[in-house]
Amino acid sequence: MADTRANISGESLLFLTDEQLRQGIEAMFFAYRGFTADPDRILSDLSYGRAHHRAIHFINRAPGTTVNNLLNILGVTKQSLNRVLRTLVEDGLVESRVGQSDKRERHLFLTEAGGELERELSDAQRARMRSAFRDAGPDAVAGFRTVLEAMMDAEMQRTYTRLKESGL
Amino acid sequence: MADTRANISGESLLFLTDEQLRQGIEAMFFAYRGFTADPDRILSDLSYGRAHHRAIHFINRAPGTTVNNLLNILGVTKQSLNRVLRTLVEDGLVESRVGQSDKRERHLFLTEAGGELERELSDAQRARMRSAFRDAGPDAVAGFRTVLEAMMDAEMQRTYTRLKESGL
DNA sequence: CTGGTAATGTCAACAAGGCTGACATAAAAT
DNA sequence: ATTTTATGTCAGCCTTGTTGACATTACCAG
Repeated sequence: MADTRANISGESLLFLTDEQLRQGIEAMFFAYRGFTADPDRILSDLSYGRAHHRAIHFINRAPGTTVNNLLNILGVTKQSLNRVLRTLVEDGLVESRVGQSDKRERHLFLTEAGGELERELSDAQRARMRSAFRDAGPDAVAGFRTVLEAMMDAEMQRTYTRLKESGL
Repeated sequence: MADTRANISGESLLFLTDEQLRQGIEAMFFAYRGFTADPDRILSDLSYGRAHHRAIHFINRAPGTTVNNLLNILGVTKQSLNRVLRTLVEDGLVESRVGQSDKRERHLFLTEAGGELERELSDAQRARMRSAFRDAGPDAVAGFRTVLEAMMDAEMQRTYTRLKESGL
């Protein structure tokens, strides 16, 4: 009853048993901890948190992005983002420039110092990802990405793809 | 310089370029949101949060687990876990039984009502995982799991494996 | 030009869920 | 008999999310 295995047809659908799904769920849980552990360590020395990391990451990723755009990517309220953004601007890690065409918009950029912190954080995170990718091999990496994309909400998938393709 | 591609030798190591690693990082970020979205929706109606979900999940997973064991799995402080556990016991979702051999220990079990909530939550989460697995196919799923395991801290990897093997 | 809408910022209050530190109790282990 | 272990609890702090209200500036349409 709890075992709604989809293996009725006798095909190789063992990977859809509840047990396999549960293992996938737990793998996500434990892996996400590893995924964030290294940047978290760096950030805790700076009285910054994961929210600052996310902002820095995506500003670096899409320099000149507007606040609204960042809001959509991060999926938080403007009040929440603004709190983080304010400290980053005050601390001289992020610069907020008034838009040329639309002067209501603010375009966000990392300063020199912001870029440095970004590098420190992403170096740490990439190192772990690189090690995992290397251990797993190219085919596993392709599968990893395929499953993750399928797990996103449709809207996030579009956002992800847009970001991905802008980076070529 | 930012591009430390490991492709020098001309092998098929394109998957280790900084760009590929960054895509993996962003995929983890967006996918984790999807991963937690469905249970989060259910929980928000009940004035419970993700922390309650995690506790319920692992108590269901390893019925009779001790508080200390759960503490190790979840990686939080006992104060943090206790706050969550107390409400779950008060609300009659979790039962805490004094250990037989060691009476200092408390063994944790889901009550009938706790089991029901667990099913509701994990049904939602499994549905998404199942859909992602089905879309991606068995090979991708194998790769997904391989990469996630490689991304865990060594200790979490042991915990994950122990849980995984106890479920057969 | 004027009224409506959009982009942003800000204040206040609240909640979840992390954390530390200190202390208490009961039971086990030495 | 003393120490250690397992658990619970109190108090306080932090980050980061939320809602709601309100202000400013700029764009846009009639």
